[in-house]
Amino acid sequence: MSEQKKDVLRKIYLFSGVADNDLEALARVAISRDFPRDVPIFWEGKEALGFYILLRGQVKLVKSSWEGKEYILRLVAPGETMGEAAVLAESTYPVSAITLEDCQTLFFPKIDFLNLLTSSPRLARNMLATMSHLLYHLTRQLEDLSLKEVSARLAKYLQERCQESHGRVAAGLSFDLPVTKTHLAAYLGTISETLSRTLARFKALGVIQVEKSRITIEEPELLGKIATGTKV
Amino acid sequence: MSEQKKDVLRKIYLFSGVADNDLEALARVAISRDFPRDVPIFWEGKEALGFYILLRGQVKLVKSSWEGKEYILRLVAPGETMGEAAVLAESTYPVSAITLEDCQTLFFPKIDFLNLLTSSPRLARNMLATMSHLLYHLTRQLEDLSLKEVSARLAKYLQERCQESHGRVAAGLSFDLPVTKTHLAAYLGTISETLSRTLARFKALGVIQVEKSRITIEEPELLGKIATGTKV
DNA sequence: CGGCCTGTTGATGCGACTCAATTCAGGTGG
DNA sequence: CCACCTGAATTGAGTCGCATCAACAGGCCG
Repeated sequence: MSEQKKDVLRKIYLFSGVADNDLEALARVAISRDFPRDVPIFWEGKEALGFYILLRGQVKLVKSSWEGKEYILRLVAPGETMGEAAVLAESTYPVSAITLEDCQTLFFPKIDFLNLLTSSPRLARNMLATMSHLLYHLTRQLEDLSLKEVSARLAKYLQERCQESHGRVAAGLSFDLPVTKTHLAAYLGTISETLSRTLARFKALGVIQVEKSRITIEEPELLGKIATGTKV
Repeated sequence: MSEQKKDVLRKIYLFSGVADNDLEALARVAISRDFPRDVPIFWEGKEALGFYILLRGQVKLVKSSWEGKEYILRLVAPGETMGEAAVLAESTYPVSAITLEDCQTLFFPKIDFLNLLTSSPRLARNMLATMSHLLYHLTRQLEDLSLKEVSARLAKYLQERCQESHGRVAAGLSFDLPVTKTHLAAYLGTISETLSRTLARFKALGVIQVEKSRITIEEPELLGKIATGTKV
């Protein structure tokens, strides 16, 4: 059982290069927790007793306003962590984590993890690197939200998805949106109607093709110009 | 000389509780760097060779668009760090750091610091805590920018400043804005004209008094309502 | 004094959110 | 197999917040 977990942990970025005995210790303290879709794993303001690693499924990290409008800060993919910042800051979760599908996670209790952090410099280094990347990511999101309009944010997002799928952005390449358009809208800091209109405009301009949730790049150059602020 | 630096370091949050010999090592690698006002300490995209601790002065961390419009992510106060994330992520600075006054800093070269990080668990823990707080901060900013309008963001900001100055928000309390209104506008993700109008509206409503850069709270309750989204 | 920066105020236009109606796809049950 | 329901996506019309452009006042300093 614990041996199984160890093999799972080995594949997680956060634990890469961690000494074998530390990995065993991690496996011992990790608790398997599964969730059905559309339920909260934790929520904003809840005391952070530990953090989660997502093994299977998809989770959204959201900030909700009092009237139900929500902004998606991050979509969590398998292998990534949730709630790590709250554990280190010894406080409450700053966001809510809601499952989008059936999910399988590992939970690491705060106390145990902090102890391990002290004993494994490599783990601490990885943790710092992970958080640096999150900072990077959030910084970029802030930039996008504050400086750009929806069309630019969408264009940039499409570029990134294409880059992720094919390693480059070029005419003819296609890929699927990993989430519903409503969720994508929340991630881009807008609403589904506006996203729908913007996609339609891109399509009318011949920049992309849209077939259900499948996007095909038609004019990568124009897409790039829109991403950097050119009005369309 | 190095002994002097050690005393300085002892007062920095990042180094609190760090063992004496580690502190000495830190003092040995730290390099004093001073800057006049209105110059960049580092800029977006520059290779991150280390990070800075601000000892005296004030610095803005900004994201700039290609046309010169800028968004202030953070105002750095003495004792705080700049560029820490880039060092851990082994990459380039994600933002630019511009001095607002004459500044005195300590520079920690990446290599040296990473070595010390491995040898001092306490330092690693502090670093993680620092970055957690930054994540928290950025998360809140994202929430503000995506969910609220300018008046709500300003109201929330005024509450925070009052809380910071007096430990509470109540009628009659006053405080100074720590930066020019133009900078504040950039920090709130808007422009000076809009900030000016919004302040004028608050004043007309009797929520606050404005005298130069001095703010006096008049109706804390209404201010709170505006901060949570009530239209005015 | 004249230039420069910060801040204020007014008029205007555009982007995007709101509200509302409609279509469509998928899933369920009779 | 079809009727029904639900949630997602689309489209239109109307409104509002705020950025833009422009003019101007006040303080500071050479």
